Amino acid sequence: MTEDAFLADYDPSRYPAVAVTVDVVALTIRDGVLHVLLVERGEAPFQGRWALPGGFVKVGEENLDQAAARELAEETGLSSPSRVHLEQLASYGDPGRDPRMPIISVAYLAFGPEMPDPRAGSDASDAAWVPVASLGLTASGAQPPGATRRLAFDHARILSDGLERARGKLEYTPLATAFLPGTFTIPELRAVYECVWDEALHAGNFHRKVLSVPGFIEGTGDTTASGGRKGGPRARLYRAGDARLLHPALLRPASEEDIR
Amino acid sequence: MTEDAFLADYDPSRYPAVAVTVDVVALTIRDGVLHVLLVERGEAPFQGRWALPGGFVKVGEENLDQAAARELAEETGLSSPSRVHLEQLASYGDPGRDPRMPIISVAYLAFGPEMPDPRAGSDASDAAWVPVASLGLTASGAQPPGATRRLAFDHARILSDGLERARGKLEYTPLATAFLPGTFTIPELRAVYECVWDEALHAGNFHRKVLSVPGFIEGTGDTTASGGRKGGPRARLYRAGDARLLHPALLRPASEEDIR
DNA sequence: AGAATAGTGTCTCTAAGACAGTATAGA
DNA sequence: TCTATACTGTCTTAGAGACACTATTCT
Repeated sequence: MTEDAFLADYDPSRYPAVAVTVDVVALTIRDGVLHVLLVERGEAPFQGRWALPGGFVKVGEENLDQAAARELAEETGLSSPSRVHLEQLASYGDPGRDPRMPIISVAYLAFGPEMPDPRAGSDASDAAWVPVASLGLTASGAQPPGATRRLAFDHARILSDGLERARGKLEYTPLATAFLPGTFTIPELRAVYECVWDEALHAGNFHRKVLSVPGFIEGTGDTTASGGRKGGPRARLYRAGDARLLHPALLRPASEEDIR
Repeated sequence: MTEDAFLADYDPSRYPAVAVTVDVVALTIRDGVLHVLLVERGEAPFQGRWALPGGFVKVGEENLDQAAARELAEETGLSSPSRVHLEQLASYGDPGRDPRMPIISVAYLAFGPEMPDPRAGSDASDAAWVPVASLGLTASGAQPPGATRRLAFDHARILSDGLERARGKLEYTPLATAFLPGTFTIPELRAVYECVWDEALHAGNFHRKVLSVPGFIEGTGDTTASGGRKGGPRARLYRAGDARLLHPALLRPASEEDIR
């Protein structure tokens, strides 16, 4: 049988089919605090609980990246080709993760500069940027039962994986700049690292270090119009450089527990 | 509407469905050369071309990890709970990647010690460990038209992504030991790094470095029964330690092209 | 004036890499 | 005996972190 004949004869219904969704872990920084975009579910299952924005992939029409970009744009109201970084995170397919039917979810991770408040989509009664710390996530991706906003499905686990990926990405890629506008100061860049890593960094050493990494940032020649809120000189302005990887990397101090 | 009522009323056919497969990039080292497990396709499409082992997920019965372990076991004939490392790689869902119908493929990456020759599965006319270098993959995941074994679907891209992931994993995790039997020598461990990274390493410095990383390897007190093939003293034997991450990491020398 | 901050200088310590050297095995 | 190899010693250099210090801005 030729391949053409085979295709003409083909019956897709012979194969098991599943619904596939994309879910987006969209992170941004507001007022120096890491936030994630969540939607409040207006329908069962998990009605009234909060979930990652997402939806069904338009099979045959779009690829996974496009589906994720579409979902993110629908929730944030942002036009897609903005300065947002979007990358695939992982896929989740445990039986029973959705009580309705088997669903495979391809999760994406997005970083963006401070964005406007989202508008609620069709299937969400509300949508908001929520401080990640307010969700009380544990390292294993669990969420205590008493949390004010409890996440639906296995989204606490997905968010936890996304946060861990984000922390790692800041070490060896210049993606911290994706959280900032087109020009920024080194103290602003340091604030990104501090709130994603949740660790205080030494200002002087950080300053010297980011300048020493080739292609990380490049100066614009300008400075901020005024000093900081509590005083201090005007800071020089920088934009993102052309490096795709940081070398040497900015490693966060590893604790003994992380290693074993 | 209560959640129970909703579920009773639910009609899954309202949602778009896709077939979901798992494909496994299984790597091992034979005679000092990195090999990947491939199957020759016995059916259209891509009949006679080589592909990564994989198959449809048994929806509702197994999760993605279990599906990948099952497919790998079916192809290699190995019982699952062996010393093989298996982790999710990424998902691929471009429209048209399978000419029959839309298919989302969740790719997995496996490392294992030298394994027996595979047996052909039901839908494969042949299966074999193939030297990765013989496929002529380019960095972008393309394959030259004149290659002796041309890969089906987008499997050249998936394999390329898997190789890049493997190279990175050796830097900051102790997974190089997954390519070796339960006890091994430091020169054997070095050979793993050299053939995955495709770079010669300095024997003396490598030796000192792996011993200095806490929890990477631990001595057994024994040595090999005889020296090397071309002479030299007996090497001490080690087993994998309890570290999950290497700190400090074993970084491969970064070239300027990788960074920009 | 006082406090906070941007940015630089300097010192110490760790770790990577280059290289040399010794001991032990096979041919 | 000759060669290859396991393993160790030593030197140099890069880079991370601690600390100090100056200059600039806000209150």
